[in-house]
Amino acid sequence: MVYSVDVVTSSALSAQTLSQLHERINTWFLAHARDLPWRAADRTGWQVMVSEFMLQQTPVVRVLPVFEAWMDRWPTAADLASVDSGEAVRAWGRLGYPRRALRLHAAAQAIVERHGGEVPQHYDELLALPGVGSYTAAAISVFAFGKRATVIDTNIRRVHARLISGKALPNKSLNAAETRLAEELMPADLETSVVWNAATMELGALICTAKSPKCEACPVQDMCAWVAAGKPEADYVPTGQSWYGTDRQLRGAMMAVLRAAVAPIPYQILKQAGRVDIAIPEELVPAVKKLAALNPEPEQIERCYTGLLKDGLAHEADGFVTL
DNA sequence: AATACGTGGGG
DNA sequence: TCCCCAAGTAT
Repeated sequence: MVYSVDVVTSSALSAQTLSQLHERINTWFLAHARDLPWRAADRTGWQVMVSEFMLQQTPVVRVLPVFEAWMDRWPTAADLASVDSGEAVRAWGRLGYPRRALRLHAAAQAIVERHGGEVPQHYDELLALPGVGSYTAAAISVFAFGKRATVIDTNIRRVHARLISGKALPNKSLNAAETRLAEELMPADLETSVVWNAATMELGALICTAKSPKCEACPVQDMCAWVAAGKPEADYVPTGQSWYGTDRQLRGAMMAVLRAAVAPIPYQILKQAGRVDIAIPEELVPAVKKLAALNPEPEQIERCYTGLLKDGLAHEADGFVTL
């Protein structure tokens, strides 16, 4: 642990304003927080970890059912670690970004090997796990174990951008200034800081949303720099995620075929993007039709197919492919 | 720093 | 209907 000799440097906010922010947002959270399974009083580190992986870029409502099924099947890290990664990818279903399932599986194995099967509590240990970045490491240590860490996700960044910086949106990427601001806003008191992390994130998710924020319901509207400035537009236009015709779309269609399969399938089905003369197993027909409809170029098919193998999302043996 | 990486619900 | 994007990570 490195102890900085820096004293908390001059902030644009007075100590009084800061504590008022903490008080208002934390109080709002206690009254309005969603009742989510990974927030239950008896939650485990593993539950929090699984939820954080699933919530990376995926909305809560879609995570809920998959999370419940996942925990029923693999209530501990050791349970997941004991099965093949393909089982994890299949159970991941349509949450998207299936490599997260692979990384969660690898993280579970690392937890068994390095931490005796118990999800580690400290930021650095968590950060060393596959699929765990700065956000997830902080989130698990705070939400599961009540540690003091600065959680910075897209919701929190947006709340800070508006409330403190008076901007509609945070920077395109997390920078030193944003990180520094987030740390300055952190309550010194441990208990308060734990709630603050969750509360600020929840405020961003429910009230201070990206589009159509519900300012009339915001507990700190009268303290918001963005509101005070007349809610100016963002100084940049977020670049949309292209989709049609991309490798991601094709990979997704290939993965859908593999998930639908109940047994290894002839690799031609994927390598010819569904345009095959051989018989297609009944359960694969809908997914194969969607794949064929993309009508991809041979070069793209090859790139995506080998990419899935390379990523470990698909496995080929004796002319057959499986998860 | 910019880009790749899935998916489906809501406006 | 079509576009946007939701608790990020790895390279």
